[in-house]
Amino acid sequence: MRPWFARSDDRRKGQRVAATLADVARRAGVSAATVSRVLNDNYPVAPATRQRVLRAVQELEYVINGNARALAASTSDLIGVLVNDVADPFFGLIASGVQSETGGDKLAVVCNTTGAPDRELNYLTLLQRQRAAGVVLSGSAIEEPEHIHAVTERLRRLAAAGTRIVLCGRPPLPGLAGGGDDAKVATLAFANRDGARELTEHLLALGHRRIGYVAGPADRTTTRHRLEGHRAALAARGMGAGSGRLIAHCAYDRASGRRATLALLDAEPGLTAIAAANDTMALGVCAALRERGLRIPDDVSVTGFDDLPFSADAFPGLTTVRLPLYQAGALAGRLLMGHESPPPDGLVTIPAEVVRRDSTAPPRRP
Amino acid sequence: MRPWFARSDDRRKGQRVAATLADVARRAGVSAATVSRVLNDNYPVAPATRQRVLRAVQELEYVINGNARALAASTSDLIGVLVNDVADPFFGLIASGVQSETGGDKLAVVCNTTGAPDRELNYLTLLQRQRAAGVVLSGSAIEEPEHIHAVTERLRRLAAAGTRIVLCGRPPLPGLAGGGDDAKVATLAFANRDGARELTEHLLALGHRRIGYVAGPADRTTTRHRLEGHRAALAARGMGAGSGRLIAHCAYDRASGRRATLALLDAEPGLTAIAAANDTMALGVCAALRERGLRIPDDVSVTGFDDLPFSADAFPGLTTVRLPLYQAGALAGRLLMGHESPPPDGLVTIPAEVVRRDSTAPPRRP
DNA sequence: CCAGGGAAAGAAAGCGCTTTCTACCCTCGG
DNA sequence: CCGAGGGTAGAAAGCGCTTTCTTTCCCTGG
Repeated sequence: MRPWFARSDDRRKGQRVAATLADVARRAGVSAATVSRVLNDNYPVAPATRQRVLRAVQELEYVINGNARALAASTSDLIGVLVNDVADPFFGLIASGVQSETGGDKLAVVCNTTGAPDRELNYLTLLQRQRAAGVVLSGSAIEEPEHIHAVTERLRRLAAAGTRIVLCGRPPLPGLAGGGDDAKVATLAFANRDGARELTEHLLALGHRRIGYVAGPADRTTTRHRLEGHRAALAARGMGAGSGRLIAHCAYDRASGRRATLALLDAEPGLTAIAAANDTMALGVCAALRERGLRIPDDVSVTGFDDLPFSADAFPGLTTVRLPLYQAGALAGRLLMGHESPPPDGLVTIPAEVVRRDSTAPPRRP
Repeated sequence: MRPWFARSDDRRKGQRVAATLADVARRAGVSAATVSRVLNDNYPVAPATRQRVLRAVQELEYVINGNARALAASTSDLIGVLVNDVADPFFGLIASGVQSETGGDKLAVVCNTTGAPDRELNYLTLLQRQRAAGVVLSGSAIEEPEHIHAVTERLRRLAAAGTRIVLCGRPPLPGLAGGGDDAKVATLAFANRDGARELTEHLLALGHRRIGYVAGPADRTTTRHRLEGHRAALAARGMGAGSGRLIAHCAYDRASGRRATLALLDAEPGLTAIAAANDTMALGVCAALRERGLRIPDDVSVTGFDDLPFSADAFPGLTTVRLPLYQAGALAGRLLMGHESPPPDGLVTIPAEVVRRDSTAPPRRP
């Protein structure tokens, strides 16, 4: 079956399809070197010559071959952005932020890892193949020594080859120093612990004492940090970290949040508040509560995390923690472009801020 | 000021940083040709030799240079995905769908055009530079003959160079035929007109007669099609296309939807329903209604379009039209990869389906 | 025992650029 | 009037691969 598109073979056989530098040079009556210099504007060229070259470029509709250029100059126009899934607004916002700062010159390659370690490594290899100019790694890391080691090694090699690296919303990688003369990797850390702590403090201040927590997958750093913040707030009040029965781990999605909430409710019917580890799960929490005939916040208060755009329009408006994701992505982009420098230790903390809406209220007196 | 990352100059001066094919060949005691053959598995190589080569690859941590390869073989691992903004779930879903089908071999370059014609053209040039294997254009097109012509020309050249092209949620480009032997471009068209018509029919069936419409920017095809569907439904009932005062054009975002609604309400206080041209605007519509103390759907019914994930959790659950965006993206991906063929005319219609939730109800009897 | 043939490997010519090094011309100052 | 030197342009050597064309070698059949 003949494919519906032109095969590359078709092209190779036939006459040249795109003009080359040499074609332009010939037409302009100059050498290839001169054309290259006009195009890159990195060497003096007489105005008249320049004009002739530019005209030839126009006439031949010449478009430079990026691969040849990258090969000869050992540079690259590619920036890799590793995310769990672009369709998730959390990552979409980061990716969009990166784009906003790199879009003019560079092409952003967005890679959906689905959070899988092997896909992550695989994409890093593909990016290394293309000799990417930079890579942004987002998405919470799996806390598995083996995988962390593998990623560290891959990044070390990328960095050695000149690829700039920014970790966005990930813990710093020990061994890949941040600052000093051999600085390689910048890290943007979200204030997950602080944000979670303040959020739970808010709940405690309202008077809640039996608070359920719907956490993310147990093996992720982000999960752990947010949970630690939650526990810290409880501990500060002298409350035990909460019996394990108040905490349910599950995937970072809505359906899982719903299921986890139903389980939590069965185990602890007396809950007056449930904190979810992110906004998406929080929607599932709300759905589950409604199914059980519980009103929000009258019967049970709910909180999320991230403050994704939809959270303000959810019902009720979700009390959550705002993370400036777009701005973080933009910062990552600027760092990659060299438009900005990270502090000596390479570590930037992205602040988190509690946003109070209508999903939290004091508990009803029993 | 010395940049925080290793400069590419640093690299060029110093000793070679990455192993090359020749290094591998030397170490394995074979010729470069043989290494290439092992790596590409496109020519018989004796098992023993193969083993030696693979070992050398391991030992040297060799990673092929994608640019050199692309240059020599005139192939490419890049797929371009043009979207207005990845942070918008509408486009995020499409991009994610494309990725799902291309991710293994290809790298998806996501380009945020913000809907601006010049950025669109600029990105097409950048992709042409990289000799991209394929391009997906999404995002509603500006209906400006000049721009359409410019895009058509750019695409024609891309196609001529072997780049496969899929238009996703855009009108077909006259002149870039879809099928037959010289097929170049496949088009995935969303059933915007039908979806909008059915949605308005739903409103009419409920008994609404004074229906406001918050449309997108007037110069977009998508805007026009959805509006046409709306009007067609009205016309079928013998209702005038609605006085212009029932229709407000604005940007496809929440804030604009809110403002437009306030204006509509001022002009026509008797509205019993408002249809928004997409879900995001619909959220703005809801916000505006609430500000005015109107209840949804008791006082005014509201509809959206697209059925983005958040629509089910909005308050009240949004009646809207579902567009299988992820699936459309995936189809685009399969088309690009040659895993699937478009019909002879190159045109695939992606069906739309009304989803009834809680934001629509019969109007109160006045 | 030798011609013939197939399998496996190598040599080498590019692919389309960048960049160093060299060549040239023209203008000055002595 | 001549040599120095600044300003332009060109020649050519790669960059790291792929692929065609040869060559080599060994096995088979007559």
